[in-house]
Amino acid sequence: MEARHLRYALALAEHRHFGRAAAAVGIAQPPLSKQIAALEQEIGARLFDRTPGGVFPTAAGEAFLGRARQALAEMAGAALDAERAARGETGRLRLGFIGSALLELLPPLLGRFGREHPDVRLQVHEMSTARSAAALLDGGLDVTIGRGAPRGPGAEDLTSVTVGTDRLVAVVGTGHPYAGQRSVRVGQLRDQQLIVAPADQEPALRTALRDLLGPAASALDRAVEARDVHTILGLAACGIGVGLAPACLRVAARPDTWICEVRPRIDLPELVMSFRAADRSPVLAEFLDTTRRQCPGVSARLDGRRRG
Amino acid sequence: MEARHLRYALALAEHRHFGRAAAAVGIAQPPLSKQIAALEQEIGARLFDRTPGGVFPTAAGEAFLGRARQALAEMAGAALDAERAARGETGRLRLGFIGSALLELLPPLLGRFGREHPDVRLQVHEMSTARSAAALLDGGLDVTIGRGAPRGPGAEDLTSVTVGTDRLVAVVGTGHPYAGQRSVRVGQLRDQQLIVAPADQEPALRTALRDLLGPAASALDRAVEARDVHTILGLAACGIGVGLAPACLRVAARPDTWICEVRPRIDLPELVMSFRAADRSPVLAEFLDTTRRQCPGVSARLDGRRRG
DNA sequence: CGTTCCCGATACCCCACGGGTATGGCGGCG
DNA sequence: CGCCGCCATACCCGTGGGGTATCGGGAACG
Repeated sequence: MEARHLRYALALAEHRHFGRAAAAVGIAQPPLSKQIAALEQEIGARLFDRTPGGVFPTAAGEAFLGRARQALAEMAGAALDAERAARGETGRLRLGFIGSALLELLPPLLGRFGREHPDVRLQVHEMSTARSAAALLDGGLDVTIGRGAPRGPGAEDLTSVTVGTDRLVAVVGTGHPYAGQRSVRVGQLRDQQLIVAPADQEPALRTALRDLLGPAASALDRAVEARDVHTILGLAACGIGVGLAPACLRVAARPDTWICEVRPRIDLPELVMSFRAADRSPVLAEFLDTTRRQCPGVSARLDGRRRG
Repeated sequence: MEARHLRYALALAEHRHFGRAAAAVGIAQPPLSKQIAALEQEIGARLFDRTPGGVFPTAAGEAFLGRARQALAEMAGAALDAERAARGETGRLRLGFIGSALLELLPPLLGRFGREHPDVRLQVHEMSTARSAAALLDGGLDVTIGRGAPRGPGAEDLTSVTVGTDRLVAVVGTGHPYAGQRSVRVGQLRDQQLIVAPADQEPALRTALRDLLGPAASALDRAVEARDVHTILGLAACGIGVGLAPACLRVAARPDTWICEVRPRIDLPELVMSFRAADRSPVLAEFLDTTRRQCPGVSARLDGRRRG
């Protein structure tokens, strides 16, 4: 049985007339008679009563036609769904990101993507750069936002683009001696209790800090580790010490904290978006496209990618 | 798009290999490649990724395959439903019957039919012979059981067969003078208050009574009319008068009533099953078949009917 | 680094079948 | 009784689905 038989039977049921039904499906009447006869032969039951008053479905015909309509609708739907999936209008995008991306980058980006792709299921997971890179490689995520491009085994299968840069700032509680200062010098950090992201979770950040803090780097060895910027802010507010974080945490500033620039200026590892280089998912392509339009300057580095 | 494309795509998704999928659907590998390519062309999207490691569905392919499975299942279901409907295994049977048929005829007949055709929706309506005949003619019923074959306009389009015969009995309350008598003579009914079915609802019954009661027929003109045997029984129990009903009402006898044979014996119009002669519904055919097997003696009169 | 193997795509051929035209059979209606 | 409308049958044709042979390319060996 072929879809053609269903289309013909439905047309016949609708027009109750072989000639008009044939015209409706764009063939002549004799072929329609043959096809209907073949269908009835295959089913093993008469589907239509040919009476002088017209052609009417039998009980078997009624039963058949109902499901035939469903079947054709499913076929049309299958094609439609495939098209939409191919255009990236439907599907799933699993995004892993570090918490600080929620401060400036993600709100406009995810908002725009969600508006432009309402039928894509967005699955977002806040996690460290290290964990998101691992999840990306084992297929658990489709795209990640972390600090610094992923390193280590498998990293060559990933493509990464910079989606943001940030300088380092220091955050202290309002009771801290540095509170009220516009800036603090790197050297002043040497004897402070530092609060930073965990070394194993944000390796690029830690490496950069160690390189850039100079003589103050030794303070990192006795630093308190906090998994996200809000915890760093909270601990700093407690007066425990000096938090080191990207400047974008200003948007999450609390009244019981004070934020100082660090002199000389220290540029942190870039905020990086990564995905599997071999991933031809249209949803991913759409997401990258939205990213390109949302983040000026990313365009050039993404344009080399072939669109699926 | 044809069903063939769906079958091929599903086979390819299952085997992840053009050669084996082609073998599975019984064709050679090159035609399968062509058909898949044509399908992808029509959809406008690549459905499968041909990698050295095997053939895998793309996101669009996954979306397509899910619905394709549904579509093929619907098609198979359509054929199956049609077959079952053609065999009379599914469908609907609307039966109109007079209340007295529930006493002896219908319990075993409907029980058997229900067991043998569990997926047929039985819609039963107790109604008078006159109303059921009208409903049969205007298509509101498929088969009726009444007393006496339908008469009047349209009756020639109906086929009727006798499915039971009954004699007349008289029913009285236990306080009535006749209570305790084995039988009552027709002549004794002349001066009694009779309780009978309405003349307009059971015309054959009334005509027969008028013909057969002889000199007692005049009592019919002042008879109390009751729509069903239970009402006749109840009114008789009240001592209002003498109920006249088919002998089968014995199975519904109440302790406060007494039933007398009528002498000489009066045979009532036969219990008749009717249906539209042009009705080729398989469910009806099955019902008639069950009736034939359930009611010995009906066979001969039904055997002339061509089965749908 | 060449050889071999495997797999999908391409090229080309054929015939089965879907669809066309012409016509027959038949019931309804004027 | 003859005409007409409608579906079935008969017969022909062209397309396209499916066949075989072969190519191209990537992976896995020695």
